[in-house]
Amino acid sequence: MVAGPESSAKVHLAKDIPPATVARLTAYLRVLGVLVDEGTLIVSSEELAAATGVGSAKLRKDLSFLGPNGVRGVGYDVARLRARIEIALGLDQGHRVVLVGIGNLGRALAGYGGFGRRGFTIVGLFDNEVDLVGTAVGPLLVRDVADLVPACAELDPTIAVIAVPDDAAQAICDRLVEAGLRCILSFSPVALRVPAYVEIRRVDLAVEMQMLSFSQARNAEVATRAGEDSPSLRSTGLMGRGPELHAATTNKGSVVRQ
Amino acid sequence: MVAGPESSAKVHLAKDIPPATVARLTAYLRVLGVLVDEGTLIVSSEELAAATGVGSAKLRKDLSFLGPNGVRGVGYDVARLRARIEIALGLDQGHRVVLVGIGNLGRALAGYGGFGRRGFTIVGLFDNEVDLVGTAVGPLLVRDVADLVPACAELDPTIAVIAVPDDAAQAICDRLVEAGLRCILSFSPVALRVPAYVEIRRVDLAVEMQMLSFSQARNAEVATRAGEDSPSLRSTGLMGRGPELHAATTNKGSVVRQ
DNA sequence: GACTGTGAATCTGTTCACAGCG
DNA sequence: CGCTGTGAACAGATTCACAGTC
Repeated sequence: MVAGPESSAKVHLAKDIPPATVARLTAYLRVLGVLVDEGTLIVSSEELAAATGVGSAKLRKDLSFLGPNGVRGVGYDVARLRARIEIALGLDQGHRVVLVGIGNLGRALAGYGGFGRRGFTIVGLFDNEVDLVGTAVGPLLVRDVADLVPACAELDPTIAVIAVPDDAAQAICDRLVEAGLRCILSFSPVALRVPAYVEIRRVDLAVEMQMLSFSQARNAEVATRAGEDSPSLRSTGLMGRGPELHAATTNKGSVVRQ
Repeated sequence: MVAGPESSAKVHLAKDIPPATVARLTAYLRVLGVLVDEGTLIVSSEELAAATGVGSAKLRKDLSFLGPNGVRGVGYDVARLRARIEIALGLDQGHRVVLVGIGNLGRALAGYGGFGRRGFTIVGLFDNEVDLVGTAVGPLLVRDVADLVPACAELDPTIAVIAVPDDAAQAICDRLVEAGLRCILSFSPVALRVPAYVEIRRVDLAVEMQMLSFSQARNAEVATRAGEDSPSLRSTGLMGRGPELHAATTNKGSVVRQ
C-alpha cells in the first residue's frame, strides 16, 4: 500500500537498484511512451516484456525494485508506471546537456529527436573549429570551446557529451570537470581519467561491431550449417498494437536472446 | 606448450569465450594497437590493465580464455597478443559492412576512422532519399535502398548497420535478413524481430544518457555532499607512454570504477 | 482466474590468492 | 624474483515457481 496517489513526492527510492536493472528500465520507458501515445491504459508484465524483448519474470523483478507498482490480477497502469520510472531514473526534472565536438557524430546527436522526447535538452554546442563557431545547428549556435568553462557557469548543464577526436578527448574532459560537470558521456574509445566523484560512461561504436564479428566467427566455426531452420519469430499474441512495437532483440550484455 | 609458433593456424579457440570477456578484448585490442605504433614490444598485465581501465587479474583471466599468451616473469608480446585477439574475434579476415540510412548518424559512421583502422571496410551505403541517392559520401556513392537485396548479392557484406528512423527500422531489417545478412547492428531503439540465426545488437544512445541521469539522481539523493574530496587519479607509474594512454574509465555494465 | 511480487535455486561474472614457471 | 595462469571464494544477475492479492 505504499503506492499512494503521489505525483512527485520523491519516495526516496532509486537507491539500491542494480545497474543491470537500470539499463532495462530505460527500455521499458520507451515502450511505455509508445503505449501512452496510443491511449493504452493498462499493460501486463507479459505484454510489456514481449514488446521490450525480455522475459516477463525479469521485468517484474526489475519493477519490484521501485516498490509495488502494479495491481495483481490486472497489470500495470501505463501512465503511472512511466512516471514512477522517470522519477527513479531522475528524469522527472529534465536534464540540460552540453555537447562538445560538432563533427558528424556531434551533429547527429544534436539532431537526434530521441533525446528531447526523453527529457534531455541540449543547451550548448561547442567546437574548436573557427569556421564552425557561430554557425547554427538546429536552434543553437556553436560556441567556441575556449569559452567552455564560463559558458557552463551560465548554462548550468547536468550532463556533458564528448564527441571530439580521440587525441582531444582527455583535454576536453578535464575542462568539463573543471567546469563542474559530474556526468560525462564519451564517444571516444580512449579511457578517460577523471576524479572519483565524476561519473563517466563510454560508448565505443567499434566495440559493438567487434562483438558482432566475434559471434559470426563463432558461428562460422561451429560449422557452416547455413541451414535456414528455426524461424521462431516470437509472436506472443496481444501484440497487435502500433507499427512500432516489436519483440525479441538483444540488449547489451551480449546475445541475450530473450 | 600449446603455444607453438603458429601464425594463423586457427587454434580452434574462440568458442567458449564469455561475452563479458569478448567486450573487453576489443578494448585491449585498441590499446595494443597504440603500443604497436609506439614500438613497444612487451607489456605486463598490470600496464595493459591500467591503460584500459580494468583490474589486472581480470585482464589475465580474460586473456587466459585464448590459451597461454604471455611469458611468466616477463609479460606479453605486444604484436603476438594483438594478432591472437584479432583471430579470436574473427577480425583477421576483415569485414565488409553495408550501412543503411545516410542521415547525420549514418554519415558519422561512414566517416568514422575507427572502423577502417580495426578491420571494417564499408562497402555500401543506402538511403531512400532521392536527393541523396547517387551523391558521394567519402569514397562511396549512396545507393537506392530499393536495390538493397541485389546490391548485397554483389557486395557480399558480412555485417549490416541500421541507422534509419525508428519507424523504418523493422522493414529495413527484414530486407537485410532477406538479403542474407546474419549480423546486424541497429541504432534504432526499437526491438527488432529477427529469425534466431541472425545476430542482432542494438545501441540506444538515449540509454547511456539515462543511466548517467540515474547515477546523478542517486548521488544527489545520498546528500548534496559536493565535497571536493577524493582526487584519486590512479597513477600506476609505468604510464609515461604516449599522450593517448589514460587509465580508469567505466566500461559497460555500469559504474565499473575499476 | 489472472497477474503481480518475491524467496530460493541457478547461472554468469569478478576477485582473490597462490601455485607454477621463466 | 616477477609475472602469468588458474582454482576457489565471492558477488551479481537471471530464472523458476509459487504464495499473495485483487
